[in-house]
Amino acid sequence: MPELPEVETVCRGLAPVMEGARITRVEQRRADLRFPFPTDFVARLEGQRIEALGRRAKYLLADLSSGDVLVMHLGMSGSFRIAEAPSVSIAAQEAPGAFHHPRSKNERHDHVVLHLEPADGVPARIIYNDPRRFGFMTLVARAGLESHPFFAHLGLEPLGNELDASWLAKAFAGRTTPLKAALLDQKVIAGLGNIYVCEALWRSRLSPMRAAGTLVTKAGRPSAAAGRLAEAIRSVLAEAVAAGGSTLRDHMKTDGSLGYFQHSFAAYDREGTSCRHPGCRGSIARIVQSGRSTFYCGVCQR
DNA sequence: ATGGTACCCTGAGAGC
DNA sequence: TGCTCTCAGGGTACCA
Repeated sequence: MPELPEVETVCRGLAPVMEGARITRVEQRRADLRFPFPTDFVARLEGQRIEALGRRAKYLLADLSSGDVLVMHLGMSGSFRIAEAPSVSIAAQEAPGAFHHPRSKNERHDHVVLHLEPADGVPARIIYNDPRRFGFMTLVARAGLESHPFFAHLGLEPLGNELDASWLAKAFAGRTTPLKAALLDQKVIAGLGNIYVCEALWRSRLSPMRAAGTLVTKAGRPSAAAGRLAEAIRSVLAEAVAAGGSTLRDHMKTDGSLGYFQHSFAAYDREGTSCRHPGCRGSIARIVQSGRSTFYCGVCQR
């Protein structure tokens, strides 16, 4: 599920419920996800007010009144959903220390539940579900967030104002790595994943195998290709955010509704279909780069 | 330094 | 129906 547009969609869905609310109780149902939870995870959350919810790259960040930041990453299969506060009887059944009985198969993967008491409005629960457990949560002091290993080396936010032809050409200068790998590198641009890299390369008619350092003219200026790529990255991400992200397999948004940008894919998961660029007679091929599928048109992407 | 590969984990879908 | 195999949106440790 989660590349930048999906995480942004989740952030926008959670913010109205989480911002300003107090965390009254936390159910942490296992000791680890991708990484172990901090040993004092629950204690540092309970009683805190959530002052703001934001996103950096593919991370969700909840600023707490204590000065901690709750850092959340969805990995491959993580999702949040918003539910009503439990009834009194269920609350009793799920009292601290009580064994949690999953009522459905998917519920086995509800790993964290935040019980929230909003300043005004009705109490709610925020439920984190993650079958593959590649996601994680941790707590980091606000003051040290930028220097934390998760964030110290993160690259540019692609929807900010800096991403343009000259920035891209400079960032990729001298690099022989394929464009596909360079765009997936979170240290350069933060937030792109496999889907949107494929889509951006298709839109800009650039081969995923092309060396990243070739986006310059002989005179050393950013090439037209660099401009197309920067624009393609911005446009595909902006359109995907507007569509509520892409929904593969099951669920997506926090209210259970689905993003619909997957219907706009031109390359990703379209192996064998004809290229949608006007006048192009090619079709979409699938290759493997860095262990992941790349979808592209070998005719018009050069 | 840079670039590939294996791996963490579970579930879905294809093919037999 | 059920088995086996492949693949999946991310990121990191380790190798050449």
